[in-house]
Amino acid sequence: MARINKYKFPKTTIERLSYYFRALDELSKRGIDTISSEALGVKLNVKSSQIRKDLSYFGDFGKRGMGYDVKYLTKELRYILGLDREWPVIVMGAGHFGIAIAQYTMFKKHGFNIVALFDVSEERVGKDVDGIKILHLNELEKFIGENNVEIAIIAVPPNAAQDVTNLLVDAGIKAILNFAPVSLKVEKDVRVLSVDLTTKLEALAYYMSYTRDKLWKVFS
Amino acid sequence: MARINKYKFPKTTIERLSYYFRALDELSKRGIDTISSEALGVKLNVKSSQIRKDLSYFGDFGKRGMGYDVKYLTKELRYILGLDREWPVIVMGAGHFGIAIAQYTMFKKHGFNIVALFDVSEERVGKDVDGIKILHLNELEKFIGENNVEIAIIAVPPNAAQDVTNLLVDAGIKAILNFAPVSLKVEKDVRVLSVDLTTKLEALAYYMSYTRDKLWKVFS
DNA sequence: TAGATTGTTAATCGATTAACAATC
DNA sequence: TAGATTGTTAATCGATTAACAATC
Repeated sequence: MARINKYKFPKTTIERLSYYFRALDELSKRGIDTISSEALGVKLNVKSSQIRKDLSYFGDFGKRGMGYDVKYLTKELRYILGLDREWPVIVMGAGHFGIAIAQYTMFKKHGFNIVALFDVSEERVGKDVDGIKILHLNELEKFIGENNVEIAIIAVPPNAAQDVTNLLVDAGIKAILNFAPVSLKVEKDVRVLSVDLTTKLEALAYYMSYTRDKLWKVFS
Repeated sequence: MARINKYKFPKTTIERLSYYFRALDELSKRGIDTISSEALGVKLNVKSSQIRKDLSYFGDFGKRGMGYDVKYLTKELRYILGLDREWPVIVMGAGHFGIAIAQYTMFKKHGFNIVALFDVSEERVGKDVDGIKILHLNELEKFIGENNVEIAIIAVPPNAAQDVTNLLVDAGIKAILNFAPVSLKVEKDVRVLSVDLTTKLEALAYYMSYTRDKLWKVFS
């Protein structure tokens, strides 16, 4: 059983659990019912001790000598990750990126339902994307209240991102996935994860420059 | 001057340099010509010693007692990050996501030019997105060779990602930004950075579950 | 029982931060 | 010169990995 009240763990653990969950879910569908940390590690390119340690923060899920029951561990991970329910999610900004996110099928598959997009452009407001309405920003607070939305995705231009964030926080949003290339300031109990696409490309460009000029040792 | 042949540094340093660069570039445009690591740190929410350490891997850019010359440091960082040139980039997959990426204006602004999209769907091939052509996958090798493309972005469905990766590697691509939620295997000298959007949302869902049930200590 | 594999401890590795001598 | 701020060293903190006793 998932254990209560265990102590701190690395920030990277949760994202790995998400990987484990996906792999196990797939194994489960393929009819495989037991797997060792060693075998799972080979499949995912992760050390077996890493897997065992990550799991150990949440409970004892395996059987010594036997490995892990795939169905059981999948169920426990689903619970731990909060995927045993559906999450309504809103997208701020109905530009190309916001629309692509609204249409991203993987999200729905994992229980994240995009329930509305928000924008301020006359042109966009009122339209819909695969049945998801584009609403005006001034309907935000009402919508969040009525639909119990706790998670928002920000896909607006950088200069609007902080303002939109403030509106979200005031309206009661608890978690934000931010795609705008700015570092957002929020109250203590709101969680923000930022994904900066340009920075990722720049890291690759750095690597290419390195290859080009043989100047620096790099990346581990 | 940017220093030659310094030793290993944390994997996180390059992404931070990218942040510093962006902030400095902006300061430079605002006409500010000197800044201390302390002031920059406050602005970016980073410790001043972190900034000085990150920079120290590449050279001595500051003046004791004075801080850093904004224009000069910007120029050096641009060089270090390989942003003193333009990079042709291709996008694999012309679905919603691939198209959104092709239209993402931030990329061009930082010197990354999307020069083509690739797909296999009859329906998509031949069309264009803001003047960027959608080509058939069988033109990949020829295109890469003729246009000296070294960076590719993967925006295809998960089950196609590894195959596409293999084609890219065979065609001579050196760096890949991967949006498919799978862990890609590549030859040693090809650099892959993966961004898994679902995993990010799942990390947020975990946090919300924690809030909901008060079960676990979390996130530092 | 013998073999396999867990969960956990301890060792290692890596990254951040504080502190300060060097120096503009 | 006196004050400010760098670049760097050393201390701290955090994450990964190896090793192994516990046990199925």
